[in-house]
Amino acid sequence: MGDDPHRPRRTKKEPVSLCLPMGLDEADMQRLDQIIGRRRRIKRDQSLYRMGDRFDMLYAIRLGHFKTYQVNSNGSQQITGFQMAGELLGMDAIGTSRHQCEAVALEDSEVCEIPFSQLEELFQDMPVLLRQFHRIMSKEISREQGVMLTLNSMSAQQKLAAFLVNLSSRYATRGYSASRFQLRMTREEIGNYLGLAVESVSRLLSNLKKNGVIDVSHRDLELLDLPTLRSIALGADPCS
Amino acid sequence: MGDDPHRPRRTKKEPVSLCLPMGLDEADMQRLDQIIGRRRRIKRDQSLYRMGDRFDMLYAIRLGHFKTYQVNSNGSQQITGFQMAGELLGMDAIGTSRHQCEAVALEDSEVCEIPFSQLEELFQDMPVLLRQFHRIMSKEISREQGVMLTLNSMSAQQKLAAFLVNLSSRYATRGYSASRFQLRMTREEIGNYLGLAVESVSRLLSNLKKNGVIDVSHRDLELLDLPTLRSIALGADPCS
DNA sequence: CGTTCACTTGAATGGGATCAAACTGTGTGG
DNA sequence: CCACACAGTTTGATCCCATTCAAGTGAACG
Repeated sequence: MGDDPHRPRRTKKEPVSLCLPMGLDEADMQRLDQIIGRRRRIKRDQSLYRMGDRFDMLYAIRLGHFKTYQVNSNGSQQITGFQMAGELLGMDAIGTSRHQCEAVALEDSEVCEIPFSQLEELFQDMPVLLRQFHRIMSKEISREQGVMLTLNSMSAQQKLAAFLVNLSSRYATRGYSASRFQLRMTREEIGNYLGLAVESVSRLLSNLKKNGVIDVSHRDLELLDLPTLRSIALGADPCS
Repeated sequence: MGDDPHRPRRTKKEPVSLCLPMGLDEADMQRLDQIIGRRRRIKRDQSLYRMGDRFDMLYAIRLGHFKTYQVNSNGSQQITGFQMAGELLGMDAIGTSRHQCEAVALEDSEVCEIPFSQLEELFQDMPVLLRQFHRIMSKEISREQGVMLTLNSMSAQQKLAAFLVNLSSRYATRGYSASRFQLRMTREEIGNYLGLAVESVSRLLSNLKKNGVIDVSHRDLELLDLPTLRSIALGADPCS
């Protein structure tokens, strides 16, 4: 699969998270930068926060990947999402002041702490920042609705295709290759997230590979035919 | 099933939607009231907004019930949620300035229009209102994550039980009976939402009734054994 | 070099979908 | 008033996809 496809294409300097400061002028940008707290390194399998932890920080992922999951009353855990560099972590906790899920690093990662109370103070002076923040939260809502809800009524193949397409487009918007990346999570984690058995995930990946839609070897993934993958996600062409 | 269980127990006057003005003082309350636009009546099966419509209003449901759904590229529609009086509608659109889904009244209903730009102006002066708004959006995120994502890996029986428990608790927080209410949606709509066939929904309801967990006749529903229903939702006791 | 963890592949089972048919309440028009 | 149409619902029989159980492969690491 060749050299690392994970180097961003973008060269522009980014003082903070990809999305939050969009549309801010220099002065505002600096004010935002000032409240961005210390960087924190999270080693693989360490948790950034746990369920029930008091909420006072949002986290901008600088480097690496995370998963978030809830633990049901019966003890089983349900992965609620995978987050990548450039995304914001912790918004689910704003409602209750307590974290609703646990965030664990899938690899050695790095985040910036954003004290939420200070962010709220900035909102009072910087409508543009507030608007951008609302935009992000709103997108989070439709992401769940759009991607996740429809999973419910999808076949296993559709689910997996939709998952890959979703990853692809998120990498793309962050300046990485849309067609070539590493899966940072295990097959089991994918299965847990999508509501599939590990074996099904494995079988489906093999099948897509056999049909020339993707190439996959361990965690290395290449989307050979994104249009077809998209159409599979939409329910067409079971691809034999 | 006797007389209407849908009269709220609460007697306190509520100038606007249940949740938004929580914690505001009288003066702020009045300012909020002033931007609440005209009431709009939506007859059954009419849509409040359609996919792609420009977003400039949030809607507080005063009366009635709605469903929201997306139309997939393949033409099929996927119900993304059911909303009841006291809930806020339209937040998914903030991110893109376009509505991501269509909202249709399940019965003759009434909403208040809340011009979002004016709400944003209020945010600048009223941190408490802003905080409350963030709380609602955040809850919306965890609702999706919590309820919907876990649906994915649930059995049909669990899904339906979880759905009923969810409705129950939402009615409860809004002052209605937690154990007795009408289903405002068809079996087909429930099935669409949960990713089940109509026949399955019907069968499962019959089964729960046979086992004395619920009583159901047409749209009239009574939850006879809420604890058991909860435990079914969590994956215990398949109830024969 | 052997243990371990993640993954793959095969065969059998079962839950929910699908197909088919009957039933119910509601509204409509004669 | 009844006859009819119709949409929503229920119930039964069959089928199929995804899970489960089981076994095996392969890379990573001490």
